[in-house]
Amino acid sequence: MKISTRGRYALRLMLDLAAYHTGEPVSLKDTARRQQISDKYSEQIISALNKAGFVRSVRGAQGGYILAKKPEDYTVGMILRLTEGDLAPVGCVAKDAEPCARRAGCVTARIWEQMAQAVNDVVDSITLAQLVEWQEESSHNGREHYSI
Amino acid sequence: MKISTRGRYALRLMLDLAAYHTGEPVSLKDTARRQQISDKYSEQIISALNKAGFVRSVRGAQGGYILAKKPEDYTVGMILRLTEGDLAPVGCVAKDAEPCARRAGCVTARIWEQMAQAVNDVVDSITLAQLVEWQEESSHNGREHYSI
DNA sequence: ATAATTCCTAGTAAAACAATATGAATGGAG
DNA sequence: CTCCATTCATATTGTTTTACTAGGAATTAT
Repeated sequence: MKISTRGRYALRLMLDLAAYHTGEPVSLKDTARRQQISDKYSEQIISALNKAGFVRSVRGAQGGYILAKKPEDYTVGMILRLTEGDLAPVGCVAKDAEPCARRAGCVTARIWEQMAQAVNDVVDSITLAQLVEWQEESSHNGREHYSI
Repeated sequence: MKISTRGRYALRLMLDLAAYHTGEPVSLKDTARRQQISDKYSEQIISALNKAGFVRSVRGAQGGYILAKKPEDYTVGMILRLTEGDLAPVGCVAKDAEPCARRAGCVTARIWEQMAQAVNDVVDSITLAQLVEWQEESSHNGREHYSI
């Protein structure tokens, strides 16, 4: 029941891009260093975000990445589902699941459905803009502004 | 973000013991066959449930396992946390987590806390008795009474 | 031209997962 | 007292996933 580094890092990369959202591309090297994620691993992750159209890339020197949309247009759920896959706790209640023969009489499936619903409700209720706001609040309180 | 077979099987084994809760021990072989789980794997899992005192074992011929308490005394959460560990989506917000240096300014931790809360709320609100009831309802509707 | 950057594919060590395998210990039935 | 169904304990195995690292090609501002 854990979220892997892939999903957590994707969220932090996106959060960093949101926090440094000036209109100019931000180099992945900078983002990765700020978030303390390895350059190469970051590349892999941002590549998925890029292919999904979540970020726009600018190649060549002085290039980097920019959020394709405004921070408030990204929910945590969008980012986690992209990088982690469906957040349902078992495959058979995932959105793209092939129908299971025993599904009709399966009582445990009800649990998994409720869990999936609860998780999705949480992650879909939080946007990048919200996270940036929280971060600014906590940095005004004199703490550093880093994430897990 | 998946629950492993270990946790799912543990739940089904407990559910089976709850459904066949007569006072007599039920042999694991029977339970495992009904739940379509391998004998040997079932042994490993029930061993953990036994050590935790969730079931009582009766050794020797005609032996088996019995729920230590009534079905309504077990929540799904108790069973899943025992077999899967803390259900928090990241280690640092788990109950037994060692404190993280960056925790104070970490905004993503808020997400993980909310997720953990949401998941625990769901699994702690459902008991084995409830599952048995659901199972009986659905079997009365002419379907088979199996779980995932 | 150079250097900084993104892009692409492959490889790899370690851990987790999902079991199997083997056999000892126990205790009821005959 | 013997047989055998059962629990108990530990070790082993094959597969998949995770979390990276490596190497280099393509692109572009300076």
